[in-house]
Amino acid sequence: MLRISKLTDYGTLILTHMARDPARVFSAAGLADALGLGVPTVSKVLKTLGRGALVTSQRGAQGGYSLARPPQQISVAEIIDALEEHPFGLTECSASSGLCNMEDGCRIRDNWLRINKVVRHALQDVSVADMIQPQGCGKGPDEHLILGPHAVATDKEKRA
Amino acid sequence: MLRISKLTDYGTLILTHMARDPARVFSAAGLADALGLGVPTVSKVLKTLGRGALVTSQRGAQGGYSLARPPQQISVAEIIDALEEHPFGLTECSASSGLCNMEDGCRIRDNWLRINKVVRHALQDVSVADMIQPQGCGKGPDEHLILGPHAVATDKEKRA
DNA sequence: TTAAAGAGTACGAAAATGGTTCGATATAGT
DNA sequence: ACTATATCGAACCATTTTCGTACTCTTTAA
Repeated sequence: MLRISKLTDYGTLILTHMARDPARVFSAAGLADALGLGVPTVSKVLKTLGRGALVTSQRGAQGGYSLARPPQQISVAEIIDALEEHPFGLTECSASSGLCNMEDGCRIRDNWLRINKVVRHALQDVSVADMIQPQGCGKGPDEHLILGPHAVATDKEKRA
Repeated sequence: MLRISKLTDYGTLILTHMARDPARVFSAAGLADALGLGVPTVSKVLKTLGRGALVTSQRGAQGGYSLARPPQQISVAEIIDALEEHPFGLTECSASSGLCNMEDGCRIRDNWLRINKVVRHALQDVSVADMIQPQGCGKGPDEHLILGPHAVATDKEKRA
């Protein structure tokens, strides 16, 4: 359905929340409480993020999780890579090759690969640090786009 | 999973195949045979595409489906709109509003909306006509796609 | 030694998806 | 008018994926 899973959504929430105090160590329970999520769910997401080297964990009493890198260096694409099951790709044959029933003569595949690149690039250009910055409401160069009434056009150039 | 459904994938296959002979009327059975798909599946996809005004149908003997518009005017984004269930959006709260448990103070939503726009734009910039063009032909839609008028500022500091 | 906190596994419910079937309706050709 | 052809529309079921939770084990600070 062209949608990220809820776990991935939670991952962005968690990382965004942590990015507001990048040096602090957060416990899974504290994050769950702050974000209104279940502790096991948060724990699961954090563990997976740890495998993706986006957070580091400290076990034992007074332990917890903290960001592995400055929030400017954590992109949305990396969160998706860490939390989504399959390799990145909008279609089956563009994520892994050798599965299509027609294979050759399928020029569609090349075009999907190109579309993938563009989408992925868009995701790589947004960092967790960007996500916590309030967006200018309703002004920007891309106002003529399709998506919903709440579409907020913003300039990524406000990052520095 | 950040992936389109197979039905949507079939939709692009079908429309792409039809775009090679834009004026012709195709029967569902003929398309299914040409593409190696089941007839009921193709029929279902075509019916849905008809609801999205991407193809027109002619009932009765010698009937079938034909493209509603020139292939240059049918974008991948429209195919997704027609075949995917939910409104376009990478996250729940960016597709429809009023569902998030935190709602206010959730600046993430604005950023997801922005990401959505970029992704959607990438999808809108690719037409069915583009999909049947072989890749390496010099002025292929590659540059147009990546360096398009609304492309993201691609080069920031490269992380990852 | 004790308690806090992460690690890992496993499970059940729910939802999405993919594919099919059946009957109804419309049209072309005889 | 009759019939073969072909779409239309809705309903149905099996499979897969996803979501959330629970339970147990390991690590480590106080």
